Amino acid sequence: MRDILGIQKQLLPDLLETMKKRYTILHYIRVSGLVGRRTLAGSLNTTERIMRGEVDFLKEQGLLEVEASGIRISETGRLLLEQIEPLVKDLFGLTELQEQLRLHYNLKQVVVVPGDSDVSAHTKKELGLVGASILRKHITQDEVIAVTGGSTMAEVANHLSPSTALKGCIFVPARGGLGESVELQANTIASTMAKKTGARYRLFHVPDQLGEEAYQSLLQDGSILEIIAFIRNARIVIHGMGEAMLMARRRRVDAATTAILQQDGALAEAFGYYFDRRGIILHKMPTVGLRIEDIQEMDCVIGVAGGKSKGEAIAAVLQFGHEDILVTDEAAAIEMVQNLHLGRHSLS
Amino acid sequence: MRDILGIQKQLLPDLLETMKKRYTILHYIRVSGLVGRRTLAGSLNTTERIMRGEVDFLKEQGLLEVEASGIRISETGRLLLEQIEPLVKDLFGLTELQEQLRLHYNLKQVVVVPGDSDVSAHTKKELGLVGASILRKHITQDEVIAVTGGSTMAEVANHLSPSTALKGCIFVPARGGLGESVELQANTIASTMAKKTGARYRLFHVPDQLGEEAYQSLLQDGSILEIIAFIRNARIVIHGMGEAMLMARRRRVDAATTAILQQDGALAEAFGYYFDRRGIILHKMPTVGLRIEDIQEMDCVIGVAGGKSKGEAIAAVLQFGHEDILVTDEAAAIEMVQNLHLGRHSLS
DNA sequence: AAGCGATGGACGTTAATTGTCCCAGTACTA
DNA sequence: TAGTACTGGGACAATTAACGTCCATCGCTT
Repeated sequence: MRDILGIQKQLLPDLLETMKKRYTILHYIRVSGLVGRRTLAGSLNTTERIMRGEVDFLKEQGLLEVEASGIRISETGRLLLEQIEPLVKDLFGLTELQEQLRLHYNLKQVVVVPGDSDVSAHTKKELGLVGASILRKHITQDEVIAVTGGSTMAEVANHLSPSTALKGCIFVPARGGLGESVELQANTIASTMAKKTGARYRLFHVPDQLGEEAYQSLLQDGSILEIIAFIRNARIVIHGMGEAMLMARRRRVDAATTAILQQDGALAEAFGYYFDRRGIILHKMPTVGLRIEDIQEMDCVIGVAGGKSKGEAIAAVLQFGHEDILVTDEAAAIEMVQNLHLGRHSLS
Repeated sequence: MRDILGIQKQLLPDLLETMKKRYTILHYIRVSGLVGRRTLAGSLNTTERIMRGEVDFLKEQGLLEVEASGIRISETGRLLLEQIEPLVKDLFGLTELQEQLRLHYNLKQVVVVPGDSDVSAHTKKELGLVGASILRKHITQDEVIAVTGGSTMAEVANHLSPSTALKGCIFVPARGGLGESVELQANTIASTMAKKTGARYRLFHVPDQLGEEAYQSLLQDGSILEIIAFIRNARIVIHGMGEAMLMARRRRVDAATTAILQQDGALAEAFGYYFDRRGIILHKMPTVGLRIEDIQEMDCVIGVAGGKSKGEAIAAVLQFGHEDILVTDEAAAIEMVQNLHLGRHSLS
């Protein structure tokens, strides 16, 4: 039932919006009993004329009865409302989550897809699909797009498709090697994205574990300098997020650092930085690339991550406060919103 | 799955139409492989500009890849197409039936609702719903609407709702008493419709079995003459259809007539007339009201009937050739289309 | 190399949507 | 019973979106 809507949304993006609008009107009229057009328009804060169009439509469909004394719901309309109620409740649950997260973390946009990436691979795919579509929408011209690694980003890459608008873009890894397995490395993701879209890409060839001297000498290298310049020019970055300790283990962070992270309460990891619950950076992976100050100046920071287990981590990264757009799934969103409420309680 | 589509059909029929359009385009492109915009427009008979809008949209959604050499479907698009196929088939298998019937019988409009009225009462309700909505759409001003009896028409009456546009109308029974039970008599239906819509009505008080002299004297009666005049003025008639022998039995037609009907191959009954397979009238019930020549002059003859068992009967009435609009269900439509094909075979 | 068919841009025209009043009713109240 | 505060529907200008049409440029094939 839900997936039908997901499918339709691709062909009719404003389907849900229209459905919601008409449902709301119908619902309001049922509750009100007999109500006037202008009153309706006022209550649902839209204009009289638009409300008139909708009412005309709903009347035409036989869902409303409109008399000189006002508008009331018809028997058919009442029946429809009963049938559609569970569906709408389900749907608006998601939009409600979106709004709550958007407002609380002051984001430009939040998209919550139904399901739990921890449980269903399909949900993760949808995360990728939505992530790809959002990325596509925010690319305005030839520009540099910084990406990170991870399985979610790999999924985003999978769902990109060629487009002339993207032809002039350049995908670059946000930071150097972070010890991921090859297929989940930022390098791989960037090249996949470029291949899928027909764009170009640059790779970061940086050894995983880097000593200080090596680091400094690397910064003298021409090709490294060039790609760093690219990254600094990026207007868009799209990245995954993960649980701190899980990522540390996966990236074979040394025992000492891991212990410190654990001790300091590291919760989340994103583009090579580790965050605690308050969104404060505890540690950065020893590699080159995107810096914190670069992120702050980005026009468009897109975070994509889902799964109930990642809820807290995502919240921590959002707390950091430099995200613009979040793409997540229902399970993670619910987790985040619950913690958000708990937080309020503990403060009061 | 089906009910969600049913809901959407009521709440956003316009969006479903665009969904179909976009699906058709996507489908066509998948089949064609690489195809040009103008070729597309020609094949799907729309204009180049409109096709361009749609292609732009689908490209934006990442469902198409458009290059200088033409348009092809993307991986995402192919996936979507697979997912949406059953849904569309469900939705438009019916439209295909509609089109076949409409073209073969040269009708203005055919609506096929999903299901089988023989099996499900819900399907019959939907038949009524659609019938009512079509009736509503075809009423332009204050006018006379002739109706017949039967359970389907009762359902239509149930789903009518008040409307100022209908206030000035007058519902009249198409023909006098036809021996139906009270709640299914045309008289009852006409009065129900009038009450539901806030319109007026006239009744036909005619004894069931009528001798010739009685018939003649009845034609002198003032009130009878008045209502007959009304009927002759009707621009719209909405009627049910039934199986001939079933109707004869239900209406207690005398044994001799029944035998003749059976012998002559009576298949269908509508507004008191009995038809054979070729749509030729075999017999008319001895009562007053709507005549064949009246039907021929009507602007809008709406037939409503469904159920697999009625398929043949409906086909016979359509063969008669004076219907404008048909509302039926999936089971009956399939039955009719199959017979239609059989007919072709036997001719070749 | 030339020709055909492709997309994408440009722009005037047309159609639809929308904002805004007003009018003729209806229901409720004083 | 008279008045008031609503109601839907009609009308119309203004704005906006959609559409038709033409042309430039690009890519592939012959």
